[in-house]
Amino acid sequence: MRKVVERQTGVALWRQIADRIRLAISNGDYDAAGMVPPETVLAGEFGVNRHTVRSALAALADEGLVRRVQGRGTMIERKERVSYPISRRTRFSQGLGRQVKEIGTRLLGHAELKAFGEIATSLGIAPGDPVIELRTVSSGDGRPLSVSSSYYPAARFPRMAQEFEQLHSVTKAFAAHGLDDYVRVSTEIVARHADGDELSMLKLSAGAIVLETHSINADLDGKPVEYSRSCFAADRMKLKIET
Amino acid sequence: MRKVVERQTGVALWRQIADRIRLAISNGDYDAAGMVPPETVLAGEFGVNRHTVRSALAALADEGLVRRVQGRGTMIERKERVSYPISRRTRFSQGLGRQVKEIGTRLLGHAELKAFGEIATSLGIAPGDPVIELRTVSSGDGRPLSVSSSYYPAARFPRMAQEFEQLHSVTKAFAAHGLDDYVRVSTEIVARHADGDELSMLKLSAGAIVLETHSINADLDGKPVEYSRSCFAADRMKLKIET
DNA sequence: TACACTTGTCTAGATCAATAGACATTTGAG
DNA sequence: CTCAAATGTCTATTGATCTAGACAAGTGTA
Repeated sequence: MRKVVERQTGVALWRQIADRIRLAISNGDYDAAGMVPPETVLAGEFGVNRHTVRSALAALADEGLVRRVQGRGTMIERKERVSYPISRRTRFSQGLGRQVKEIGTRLLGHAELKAFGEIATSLGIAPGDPVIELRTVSSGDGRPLSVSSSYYPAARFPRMAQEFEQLHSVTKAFAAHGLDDYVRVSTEIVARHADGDELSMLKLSAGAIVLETHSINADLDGKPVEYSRSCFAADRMKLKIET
Repeated sequence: MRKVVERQTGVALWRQIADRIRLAISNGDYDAAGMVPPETVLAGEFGVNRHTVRSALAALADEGLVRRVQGRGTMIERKERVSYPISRRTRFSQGLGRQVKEIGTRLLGHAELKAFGEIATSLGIAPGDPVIELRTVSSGDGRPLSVSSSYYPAARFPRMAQEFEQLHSVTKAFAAHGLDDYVRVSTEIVARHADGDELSMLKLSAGAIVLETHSINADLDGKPVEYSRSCFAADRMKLKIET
């Protein structure tokens, strides 16, 4: 089967091929052998030189997705993307469940600032009203999965940063402010290339793709309590919507 | 503000910059002036040569997103991404609503084949059971937005292809088989670079990103009636999940 | 008109991406 | 052991990408 790659697109052939092989691995296309086809075969399928395939495989090996052994071939080390569920009851740590052994959310920083534009309208507050911003990075089994900036109305949740720092959980920090339950009301998703900051924070092999979500959580009366912008490493994660 | 771009990543600088400007436009960052900053300013912000910025703007002009006028500057022509809503009642044509004036879904082809792997498990049928495949491309105001392959159990919906060809609607084709209502039960989302076929069918400036969704629709008893794989042009669409 | 500012075009050189071919090294099977 | 098959390394060459600088041409304002 001939697999098409495009030239002169601003995306190097080796990166296109790396993306395709990564997808094929997570689709289980190579499960029978447990390894990626030989370089010469791949070069034939994609219609490129063997060295170009080697660059692609080097990138995948760098990500820890495959392991290359001289004389044997290229073995698949890790298959699945982590599936991040999005539902009315989305809670970050619960959703990943058994997919990763150990989950960590690290607070990068926090600030109090005035809300404008999308932040104010999403939270349903007046422009200029104070909000608490939390910037976090979350990882599973040591690999960073997402970076987020979350915003909370300062009038209602004044101690958000301190509570989160102590409790390491948004749900518990809400509870400390007397909010026992909340639901996800909307999530918007776009895909784009990662920028420099995201590359370093997510430890991505640069040029990678991120899934950016803008989400709103509200209390049971429908009043927004959190507006959040998250970037997920697209080649490690998929989003699963349950409706 | 210094905006970071990464070198030697397999993604050309002009493409990274085009992605960032496209995002800034759709975020409304340039709404005050209604135009993109001058090339020299952008070159300074991104830390690259003016010619590199010109390549990025040329790509955006090619997409019809901006219009460049010598002496004046680079005007923004089109801002918003089309927002595709995903909910329990997801219907393709209804959701786009007022965002596009004219919606078209064209049948590329259909086939009857045996279901295996993800198709069979998603539809809850035995491996080898027959399914009807419909391949379609959907566009809004003449611009292609998505390509899809959808699968239906042939035992229950034997005339799916013919009905769809006549009625131009999955919902109506279901109704013709006696199914009056159905709901979306799950949607999985990944992001990746488009392959050659997708580039030509979606008329993308090559190297672009697609959002790939795998979705399951079921009847009111919970029995799956459709399994669908869709690819959305990521720089023209966002997905909006309502929960 | 004169001028500042913007995009358009051209040339030249440096760096990166991809091709081509040759050969070494390791592994597993016979 | 021998050999086929796979990955590793090297050199050389071509084409794409990016930088650098200079100047042309169009737009709007004073």
